[in-house]
Amino acid sequence: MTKNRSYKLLCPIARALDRIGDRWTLLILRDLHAGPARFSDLQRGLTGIAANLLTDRLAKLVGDGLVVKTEGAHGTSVYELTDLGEKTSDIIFELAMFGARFAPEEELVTPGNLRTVATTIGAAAKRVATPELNLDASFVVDGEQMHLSVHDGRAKMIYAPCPEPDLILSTGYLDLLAVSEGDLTLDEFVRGRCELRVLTQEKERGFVELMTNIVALMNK
Amino acid sequence: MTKNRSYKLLCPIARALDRIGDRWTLLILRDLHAGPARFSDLQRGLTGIAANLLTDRLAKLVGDGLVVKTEGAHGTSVYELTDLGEKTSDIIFELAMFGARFAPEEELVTPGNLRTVATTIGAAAKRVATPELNLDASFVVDGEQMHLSVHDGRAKMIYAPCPEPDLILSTGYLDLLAVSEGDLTLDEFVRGRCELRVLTQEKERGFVELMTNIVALMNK
DNA sequence: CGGGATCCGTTACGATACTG
DNA sequence: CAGTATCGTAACGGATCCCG
Repeated sequence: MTKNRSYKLLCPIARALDRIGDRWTLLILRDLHAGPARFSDLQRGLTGIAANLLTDRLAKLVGDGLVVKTEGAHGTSVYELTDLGEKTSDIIFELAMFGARFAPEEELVTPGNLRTVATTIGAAAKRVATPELNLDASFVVDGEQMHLSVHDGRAKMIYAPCPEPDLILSTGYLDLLAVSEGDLTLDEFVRGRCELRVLTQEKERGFVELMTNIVALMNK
Repeated sequence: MTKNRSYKLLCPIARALDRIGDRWTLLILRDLHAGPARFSDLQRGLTGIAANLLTDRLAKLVGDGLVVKTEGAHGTSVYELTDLGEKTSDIIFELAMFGARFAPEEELVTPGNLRTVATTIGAAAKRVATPELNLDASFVVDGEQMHLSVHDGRAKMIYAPCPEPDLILSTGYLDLLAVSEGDLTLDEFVRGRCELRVLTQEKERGFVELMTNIVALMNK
């Protein structure tokens, strides 16, 4: 494990960066915000990260108490955010908001999984969720399933199938990314770029309202 | 100038990190949020940064449009945030909020200037400023002056003297940092850790309210 | 003296190969 | 599947030097 190159400055920002400022670390957290993941899940999502770096970063995150490593089903190891690690949600959301200001350049690679979209939308949903709203929606993106749950004013978007969805929204990765970055209005998205199936009628109104607020927040 | 090690991922967070994710970059932005600065101002604030790294980072920030380099008074060069660069304020604020959760460790160095506190408090003030509030306050911290201005719902804290203050608050670096990190309540701070001189009577109420909201936000 | 540029030893990164 | 080991390359950090 590589040595910790700390800033050693008496400043809260430097202290934060000492924990999460290393290369790849924030992207690992990004993926973990979409739910627990195995080593290989992370390696696939972070196209190109070297195995030893992923090992290093995870060890440091575990050491700092942002991540826990647990035993999965068949002796597999699973990494998961701690409560402290969850607190990075707002940082990641602000980074996504800022990054959305820049157009993609150069040869861009589609991530190996869709955790990035789940995290971006999930973080926005956290901010606009109201206590009155209760629903579970299934997002089917290029065939992969994500689960948006909103209950008691708390929202999250997990990269896993939704057992009992109230709504099912099917769309493509690029379109969802465009909406989540504010490059596509919700209107444009709804007419033609996605398909919405409502299973629980009374949930539709709240869902549309939530999506509207998410898009509005993104374009702020 | 060192090559740009881009993530090349189709994800807004990765795009943000491609601009501001390098070591030192966010700390440079932190200092610039406290107002324009010369090369040596930055070098002093970022205790220990190598000159070539500061040169590199500034060049990249200028290239990406987050910073402009202008000619100062006597042929000196001055670095300043662009409108785009100002947009990093929320990221930096969230980092400060997160970093405040960790206690200082190891041999910690007091930064060479007080831009870090100015930025932290200024970013918080931006979020709690209301349109009705109009005031200019001088913060005198260990003898150095900062200027908190709140007008038309927009606040900022600049590391420079305040020409016509409505209030003057004198305190020490460690105490102000403690308040800004939520380690000290406003009550404790006001009774004994600072001295407030009110020059414009009708501004006092609004100022106290502002400070209360800032501290509340920090402890959220 | 401010504002860097250049040089050089050290450390981290990144790719590939390999192992339990 | 979940890493470890190795190794060339790139970035960092400290110092020194340069120029107006």
